[in-house]
Amino acid sequence: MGIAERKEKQKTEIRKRILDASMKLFVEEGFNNVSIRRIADIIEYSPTTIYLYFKDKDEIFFNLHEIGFQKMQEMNKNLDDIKNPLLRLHKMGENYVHFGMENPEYYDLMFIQPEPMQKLTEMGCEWENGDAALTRLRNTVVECMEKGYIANTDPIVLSLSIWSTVHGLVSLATRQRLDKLVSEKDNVLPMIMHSLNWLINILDISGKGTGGQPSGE
Amino acid sequence: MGIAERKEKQKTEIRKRILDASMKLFVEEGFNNVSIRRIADIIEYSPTTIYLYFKDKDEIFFNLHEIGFQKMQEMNKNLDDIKNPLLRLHKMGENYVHFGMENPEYYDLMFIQPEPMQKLTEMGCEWENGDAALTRLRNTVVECMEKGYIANTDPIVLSLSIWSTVHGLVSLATRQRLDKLVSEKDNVLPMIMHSLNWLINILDISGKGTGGQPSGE
DNA sequence: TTTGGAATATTTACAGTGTTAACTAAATTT
DNA sequence: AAATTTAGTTAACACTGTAAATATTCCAAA
Repeated sequence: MGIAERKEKQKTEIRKRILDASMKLFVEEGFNNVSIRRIADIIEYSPTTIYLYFKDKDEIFFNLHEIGFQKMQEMNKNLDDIKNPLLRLHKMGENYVHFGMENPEYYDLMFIQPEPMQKLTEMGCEWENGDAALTRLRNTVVECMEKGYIANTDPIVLSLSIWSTVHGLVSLATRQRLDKLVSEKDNVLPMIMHSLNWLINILDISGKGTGGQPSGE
Repeated sequence: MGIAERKEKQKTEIRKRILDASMKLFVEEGFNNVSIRRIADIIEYSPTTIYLYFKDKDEIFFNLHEIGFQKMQEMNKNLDDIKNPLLRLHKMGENYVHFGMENPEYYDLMFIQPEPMQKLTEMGCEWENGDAALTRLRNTVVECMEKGYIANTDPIVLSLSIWSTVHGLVSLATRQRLDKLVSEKDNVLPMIMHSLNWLINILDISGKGTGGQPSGE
């Protein structure tokens, strides 16, 4: 069966080359300049060959969106050894913002572009990646409540609020909505971080900023 | 000079027809299905005629983005007779969310699509519409602080935080990121409103929800 | 070793896209 | 009436995603 195995390897190898080429184009020339023909140029196949590996263009974007979530989760490994859940929540926010600002293309596919969600509907699937990410956020929020770091409220609502705030910050920034409002371009990221700090501070029941002792104990 | 005037009228009349047709296509068939040729079909001119009235496609989108801001401001007229600035802030948030959810296409052009901002950079202009909107938000925030409804912090940072939260909510919803997470589709808007309520409540220094008496007086 | 069939890849084609250049016809000015 | 500006059209270029038909390569069985 070594031969079927090798074929399988080759197949996934080419799929990977297609995804790499797509991402390269996406990063270097923007969403609208990723074309099947240019992907084909890069991997040195004819354009239609791509359709042997992906049903259509949107399926390529869906796969890139999944890779984005993998990358994000890798980045979040630094959360494991933060015992204080409020500090961990803060770091989660920082990671999220940094990921979005440093990988605007992946971020786009994960949270802005409609294509990956369309594909999901088409396949009749749940959004597992988003679901898992939101669950991790909610778990942290719940832990914060249980340990008395933040006030008790509906964890779902609070998770959505937190997510919305950081998503709002990142997406306004990457879609150039802050450039023309914040005085200097260099000040956008610091500004966002101030906003994130505000969020964590207002959540912090101790009112002492992150790292403060839990109030109920 | 009546003749030059009539000509001017005709010119703006055709511009308006182009914008109307573009918006119609955008609303009914989505951003990617707005094509110069189909706009031309609707207004019953040849495709290239459109270039006599707009430099390129992006300029059309830029104009629609401006119309969106006009519509939003009209909607905000109901704020004028709210004296309590915190209640007004709450209503501003509600207006913003409703506007975005009911006019997702205008919202897209105003706060998500890159095209209008590109045009702005190209023209070397400021983002007057965004600037004005953010200023109105900041003024309300400042008034809330002055009258002791909310805690004193940097009004710029707080304005950005508030805007990010509501923008995050609306854009996650309109880009289908909440559909697959919130149990039923009908529950998305109520969920968003809960989140908005959470925001106003956490801002409210009295801790009594909107409408509570100002604490410092 | 040759043959047959499956897997893989390419060529061709269709129907669409934004935009430019060249051209025509009507309106206005001289 | 002639010249000139304005408004609009046709034709063309260089792209796009993708389906169908065709060609090539590969591997197993005869």
